[in-house]
Amino acid sequence: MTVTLADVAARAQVSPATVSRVLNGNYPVAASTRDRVLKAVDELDYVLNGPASALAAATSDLVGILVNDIADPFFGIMAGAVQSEIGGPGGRAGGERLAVVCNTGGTPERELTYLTLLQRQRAAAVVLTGGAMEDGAHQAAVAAKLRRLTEAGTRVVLCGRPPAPDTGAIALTFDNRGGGRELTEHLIGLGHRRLGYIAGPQERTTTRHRLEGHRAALAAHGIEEDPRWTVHGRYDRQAGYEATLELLRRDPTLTAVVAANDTVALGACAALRDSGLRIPDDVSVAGFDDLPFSIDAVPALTTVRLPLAEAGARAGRVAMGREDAPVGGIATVRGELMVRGSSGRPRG
Amino acid sequence: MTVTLADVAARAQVSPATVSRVLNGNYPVAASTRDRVLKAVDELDYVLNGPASALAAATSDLVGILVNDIADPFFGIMAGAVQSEIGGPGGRAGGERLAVVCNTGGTPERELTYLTLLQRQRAAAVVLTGGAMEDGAHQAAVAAKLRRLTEAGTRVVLCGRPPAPDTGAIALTFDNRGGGRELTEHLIGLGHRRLGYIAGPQERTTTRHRLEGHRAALAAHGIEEDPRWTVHGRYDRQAGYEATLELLRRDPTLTAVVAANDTVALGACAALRDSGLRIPDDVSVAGFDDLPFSIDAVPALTTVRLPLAEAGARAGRVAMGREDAPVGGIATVRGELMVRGSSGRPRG
DNA sequence: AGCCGTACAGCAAGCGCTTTCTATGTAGAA
DNA sequence: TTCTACATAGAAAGCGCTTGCTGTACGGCT
Repeated sequence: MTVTLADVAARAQVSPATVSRVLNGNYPVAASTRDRVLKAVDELDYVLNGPASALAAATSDLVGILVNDIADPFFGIMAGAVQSEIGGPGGRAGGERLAVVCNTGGTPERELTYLTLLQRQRAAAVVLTGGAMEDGAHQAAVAAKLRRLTEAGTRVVLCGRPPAPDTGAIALTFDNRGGGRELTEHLIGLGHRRLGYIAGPQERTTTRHRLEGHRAALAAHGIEEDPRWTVHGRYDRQAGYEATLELLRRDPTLTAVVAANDTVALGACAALRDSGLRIPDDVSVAGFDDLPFSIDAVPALTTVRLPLAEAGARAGRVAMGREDAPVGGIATVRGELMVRGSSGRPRG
Repeated sequence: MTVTLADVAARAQVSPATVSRVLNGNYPVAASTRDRVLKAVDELDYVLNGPASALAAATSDLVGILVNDIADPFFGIMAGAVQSEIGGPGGRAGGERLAVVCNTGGTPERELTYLTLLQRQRAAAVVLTGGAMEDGAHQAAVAAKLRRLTEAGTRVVLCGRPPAPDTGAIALTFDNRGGGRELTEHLIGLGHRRLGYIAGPQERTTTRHRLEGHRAALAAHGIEEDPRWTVHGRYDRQAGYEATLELLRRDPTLTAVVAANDTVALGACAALRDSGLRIPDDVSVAGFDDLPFSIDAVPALTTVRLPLAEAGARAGRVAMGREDAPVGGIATVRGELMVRGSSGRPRG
């Protein structure tokens, strides 16, 4: 069958304990012995049995990264950054860690399932990215799970997600509210008074915070919002397309459309174009996130840049204990307004 | 400390063996006993110890998905599809599997590292996506690793990657060559004779195959290729931008630019625009993959659609043993030419 | 010469689970 | 009633590794 530690030990003429110590490098071993062991390992093509090792040592080298939608670059960029900080030779000598990303699809059940699976694997750390669902029962269940994880010694980091109080989780939160507000204020500053808003799915913190920022800006400038100006939809292109048509139907006099994110904004642009409207001459468009493709839209998208890669990298380092957690366990990551061609003065 | 099987057994007044059997559901247990056990599990918030279980049963519920760049939707879409077929209640009753995606960053070392890590975890299956590096030594090393994995009972599936002979791996290969040829033939059919080509990184099967298809098309139509017409670069926007400028510098009379993929094509479009050239009036542009954003480019990108989600889903099912492997262990997945606004007749 | 400290190496006891084999109780068959 | 068969439950032997503790040998010290 497969080669075991004992086989290597036999071949190197040492005890299994010695082989283990050579492999882990955490105990003095004479150079000559080490060489003999490594030679045997090599010759037998020995690969450590992960489960056995994890069981005996009561630790694991698994690190989980939860994302809502792996096909969305928003998450891909963060996940990649987290992983790059974790994969390499990190904390302990030769401590290769298996950084794995899990796709929840944005559903509460899958999120909980993955959390349990990671708990079952005794993961060394878990990073949760992106907004959280706001379903009360689910939130409580996740919080309980996170607490259980941190209690068991798993480091939990939230990246781009609101803090989870009393769970021991460290949060790097995006300032979605502030970004949303800044964006809408930019539009208002250009002279817009009738602004459509394409919000993300209901019951999501990201959706709510961005919308709140938008409304705060309107309120601050004495603009009364028409309830018809807000439409909810998924975070994808098609939703943006359809929502824009709906918005146009409800109020053809809108001069700007603010989208929940860049992908949605792209759909909005397409709908506007297909409706014979020019951007930004007839209608201005704004997105959120500043994903790589946003600058290639024509005209280039006005949006709020979120430092996804930086935040992900930092989350990764914190998860590995390579960087101190922010004071209070909470840090707010701000976005930066990127004014580009898709926004301009309203017509007339 | 943490709750163990024995704790549950004690509370339910049964033996650990019985608890294990209830949890695995693979042995008859009286209904009343089962209820008692389940109740105890619930009350104690017991979570199975994955490593211990994997060790004792000599199996694992881990499935690995290797991708070159997780921030690239090309891989994200495939990975998501694979995962969706794996995550759910799959093969065995209650058989929750942990589908994890590993980001190799396109480097041979990380690919090998992850493969070893997965081997160490005794993964149930491994799916490798995207093109392979063509470094000889590395290829041999990967092949050896794959063989070792399949021999150990791990199912190995290649998705969008050329077959690996004699490794026991099942391959769902993209017809990059055919797609590349069809695309260039479309351009030739429009009247183009001077075509620039922005190839991907050297030493990658995807890069090579697409380029070969392109050249085959040229050859078939008696067009002699100027070596200056080909530039290599990374699979990202910036590389496309720079390569296009380089191409224009080398030969300003080019009437079309074929890019290695859509992302690169977007960069090409930007470079063309910044150079004051219109698409497709002055220069036609073509991409590859048909990623979601490609239809939103202005003008919309002519490209070859690869059924990423379908291929990924199929790979997932094959990996789970839920679908039979193709005959011979190799299936070719074809692309479909999508003619859109970015390609037109050459000027003059 | 006698002692002690140091540097290695091995023994053996688990880690928490699965699973084979065995034991027990009960129901139906003879 | 006695025997056999079946349905459950338990005992216990590992799965392959880690690690605390126990040697053993050797060099330097007094």
